[in-house]
Amino acid sequence: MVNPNFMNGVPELLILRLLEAQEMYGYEIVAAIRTKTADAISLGEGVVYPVLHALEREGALKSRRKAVNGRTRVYYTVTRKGETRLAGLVRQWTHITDSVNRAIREPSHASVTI
Amino acid sequence: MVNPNFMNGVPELLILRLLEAQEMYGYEIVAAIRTKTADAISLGEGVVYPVLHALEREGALKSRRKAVNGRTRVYYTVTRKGETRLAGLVRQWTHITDSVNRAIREPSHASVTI
DNA sequence: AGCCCATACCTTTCGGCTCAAGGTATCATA
DNA sequence: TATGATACCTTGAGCCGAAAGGTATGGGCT
Repeated sequence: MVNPNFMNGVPELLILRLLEAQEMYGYEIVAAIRTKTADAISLGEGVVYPVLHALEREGALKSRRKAVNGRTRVYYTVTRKGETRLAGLVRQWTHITDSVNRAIREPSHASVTI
Repeated sequence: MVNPNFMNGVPELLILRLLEAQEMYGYEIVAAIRTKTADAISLGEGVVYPVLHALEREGALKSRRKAVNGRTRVYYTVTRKGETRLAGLVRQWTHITDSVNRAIREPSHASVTI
């Protein structure tokens, strides 16, 4: 497998990045992604919750329950393992988008330099 | 559907961009993407051919058969409709990647400016 | 002549991600 | 008391891309 489904994992990337900055809960993350990207990207709860659970299972996140106004919120924070994973995702994201950008901006190909 | 599967269509984008620069055939496109992106992105024939067929069906490409060294090649060129489609894909790509980049680079959130 | 690799086309199958939609429960408000 | 907002979650379907397999010709090697 050369490209591990080469564009996937962006939700994971965004979520880890948000949680690295501050402890947050699921419903809050959904809203935060919308506002932070000015509605360019809008992930539903059906995307966010499974990602949170998977990341916690892998040990990249840890959670604690907290009651606020009678409602229970599950707050997540990034573990050291999560930081490592985030760094890798960022590097991969940068590498791939740079490559695509170079490919689509290039005038045509290796033009003969005089 | 807010994000029409918001990261898809990159193969389509790359293929249209290559064909905009010059007429090419499938097998050649597969190799070109590998070299142009320095192996960062490597699309197999199982990705490229279906995209070519779909684009032609939609009228974004047109093809002509050409015999070279006894072998038949199917060369593709971009139609006006394809140019329009390409422009849209580039705009969408730029918009989304910029949004993600802004989100992951941002120090934390709206920090209070003094 | 016989064999294998490269070229060149194509399709099928599988897995994974995302989205939409639905399901539960509590609190505030009208 | 009913509706909407908050907050959690799961399920179903759809689509895309990856891998692998399938056909056929030409060139090179032995």
